Amino acid sequence: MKVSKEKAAENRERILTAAARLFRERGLSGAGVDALASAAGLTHGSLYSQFGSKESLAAEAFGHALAMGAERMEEARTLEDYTARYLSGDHRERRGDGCALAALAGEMPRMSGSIRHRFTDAVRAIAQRIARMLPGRRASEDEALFVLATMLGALSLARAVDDPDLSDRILTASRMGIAGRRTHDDD
Amino acid sequence: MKVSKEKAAENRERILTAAARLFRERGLSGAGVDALASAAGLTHGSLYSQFGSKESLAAEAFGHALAMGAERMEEARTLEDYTARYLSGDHRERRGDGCALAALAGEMPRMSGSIRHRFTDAVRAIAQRIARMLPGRRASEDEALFVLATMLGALSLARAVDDPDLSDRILTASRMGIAGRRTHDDD
DNA sequence: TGTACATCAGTGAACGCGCGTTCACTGATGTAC
DNA sequence: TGTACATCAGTGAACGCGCGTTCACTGATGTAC
Repeated sequence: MKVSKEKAAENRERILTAAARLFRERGLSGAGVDALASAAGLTHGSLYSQFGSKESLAAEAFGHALAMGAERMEEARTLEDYTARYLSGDHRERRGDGCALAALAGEMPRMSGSIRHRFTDAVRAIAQRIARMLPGRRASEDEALFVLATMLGALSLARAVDDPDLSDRILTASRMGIAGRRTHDDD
Repeated sequence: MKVSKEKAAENRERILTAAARLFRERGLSGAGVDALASAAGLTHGSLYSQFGSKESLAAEAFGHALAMGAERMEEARTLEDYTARYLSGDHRERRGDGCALAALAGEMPRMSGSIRHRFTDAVRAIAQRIARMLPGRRASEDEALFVLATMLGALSLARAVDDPDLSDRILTASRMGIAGRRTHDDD
């Protein structure tokens, strides 16, 4: 049956939020349309009314997840604060509402179109966000890419291994590695 | 029909090699048993004769891929050589026979049992391999984990973005970041 | 304001398809005599 | 060395199941008069 415009908009938002979580937990190909719809308390048909296909829902949900992540990290003022949040046990544990880049990077080589483009734009945006926190004037964008690569790799590895001690060591060692890097200004 | 012991062993090896490639290209859940079998020139039934289930084939193929990767990297004598090979455009392009850790890390949080255990052991082994190339005496194992996190994150990101220039910058910046890190010995 | 009707978000059955796995069968291999 | 037979790697049909998508339908909403 038809539903009010407000209710429909609210349903759309609920689908996006649930999908952003489920895609990060199970992967883009691992989350099925029935699971996505019922996680939002609806049936799969409503998903097609709202988004047309699983792929375009995935693209929008991915953007949703990235925006929520950026918002959460907004308050970090220093690189140390930023990496401490990103490379924390809490972030490692909460895959469903953590960094969408780390959760979905592995699937990107097999993706194309707007999902992969959103991923690429997010990498640039986050690198610029990090670059603003770096001391050096020269080459800080490239240095930010290095810092981002370390953060994403450390989080992925920490989530992948089945030994909690090793996982902790990966996070801590990577935080220290980033903090102790030699910048261009040292020369 | 029955087949000679040598032929059966050769078939097993051919399945493992094809599976090691296909799993890295399509992911553990993305590569289906029919595709795996026909990539080796056989039917899916032979795969069950040899391995019993997709999961145990995946575990063995993963080990196969890791062993081949370790062998290939054996000749690297310095960390610079090691990272230059790992963070090269060639490695980025050849997902099917590149680092199995980078190709499959994203799926590991949803895996369990022997596959995840093999992954964890491989992380430890590669970290020790890297530690042996580091100059410092103290804390070099933790530093090796940081270097490994950076390498894996940079390769994953470089493969994920759809902009070749950005991809190159990620690889180069991460190589430079690793080369220019401040070790404990600097203090 | 009240009535008639068009709209359209959401439902649920049905579609073709590929998934992982099972199993009866084949027939060359390898063994026992 | 030659014969009879058990073994078992590999084949291909079939299984139940979940996938993404389509579509006729429902009925409250929102609009036109």
